Amino acid sequence: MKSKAFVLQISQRLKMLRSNRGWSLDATAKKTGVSKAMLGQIERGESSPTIGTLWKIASGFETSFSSFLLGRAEKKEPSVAFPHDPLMQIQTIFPYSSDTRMEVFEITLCCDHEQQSSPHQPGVIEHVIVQEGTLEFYFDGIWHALEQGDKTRFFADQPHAYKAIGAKAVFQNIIIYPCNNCDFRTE
Amino acid sequence: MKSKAFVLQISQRLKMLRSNRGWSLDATAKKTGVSKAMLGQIERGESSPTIGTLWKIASGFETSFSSFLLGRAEKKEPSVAFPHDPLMQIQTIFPYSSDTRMEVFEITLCCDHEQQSSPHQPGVIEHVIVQEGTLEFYFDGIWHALEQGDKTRFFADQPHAYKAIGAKAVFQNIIIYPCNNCDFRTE
DNA sequence: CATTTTTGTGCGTTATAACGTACGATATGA
DNA sequence: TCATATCGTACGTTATAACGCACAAAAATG
Repeated sequence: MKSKAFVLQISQRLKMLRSNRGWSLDATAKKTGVSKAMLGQIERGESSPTIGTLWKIASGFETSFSSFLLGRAEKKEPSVAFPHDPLMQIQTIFPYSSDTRMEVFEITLCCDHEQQSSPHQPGVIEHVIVQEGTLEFYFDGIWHALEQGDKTRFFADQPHAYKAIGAKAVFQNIIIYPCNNCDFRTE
Repeated sequence: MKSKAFVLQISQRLKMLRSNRGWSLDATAKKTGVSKAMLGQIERGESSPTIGTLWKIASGFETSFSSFLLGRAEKKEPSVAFPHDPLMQIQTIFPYSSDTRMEVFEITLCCDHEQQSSPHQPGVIEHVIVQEGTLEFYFDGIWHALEQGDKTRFFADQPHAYKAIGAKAVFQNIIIYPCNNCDFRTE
């Protein structure tokens, strides 16, 4: 079951928090109000704590409840697949995560290389920050020139393209996907 | 605000999820694998569920675990107000927008200047990308050293701070605010 | 209406989270 | 060396989370 991986996650998180601060189980018990026996069991993955006790633990460490949920696995991770291209290097800064619905790339274009991009799904918003060189950027039917430090924002559910003007252009690409978690009545 | 308010939060969240989808306790029990008696007690705030069962419930609803932990929707537009400080320059790359729930800053710290930041609302996630110099970055109770090109991601509903190590440090700060409109009925 | 189905809650039992304490291990000091 | 902490784990007890079942009220069906 997945819940097994979950208690393991919390176990590791607690162990790291405690070792980082050099707290003993006794000290942690005093700080959090949770008995040291229970803390030990949670660290060893022998217990699945109540949200109440997990709250006490997070409060005692003066950290957030949600920090215990880092790296949880979720389904339907949209990943943007880019074709292999020696003239275009793409570095993933932050991969897509369902809790942010965002992904960040750093894209390097060379030698007047032009990169076409087909429209994304409706509601997707792209951000471009030019970090080096000069970039030409096509959307809304025309080409826009962007110098270093320039930035722009546009709805990506339309055809758009990037093109380096000089020998090299580097820009950051932040993509925000719409929240489709909204509830629907099943009937 | 203690764990008392927390179980109330989960209670309301579960009630809303279930009513939105028109599921009965029996149907929910089948979907989640949690007995309907337990589901009823959780809805009435009479029980503080285990993280294992909360995980089952979230999975049954095909929603995220953290969606149970986010605070109620506040209509306040998140705007980060920084005091004028000659040792810290903040440039707004992309201001907050409600359609992306994101804002981007470029922050320049000088001369070992330290910038404290109080916890944000639950669910806020910050991203840091070091662009120049060396940055020390405090969260989870310890200082983390980040070199140029390093990046990190953390839940911002906890105390955190930035500090430049050398004469100057520049980093990009991407802040994502949680989507409170989805799955939440504010009435 | 009466009857069947559905929905939520109450009850008794079991599983286990949580506690307090005691014990063996590893240090640290006189 | 013996003593004295300190640390983590093991054990017995208590509190409660979680289950299955039965029941009463409401809805739906005839």
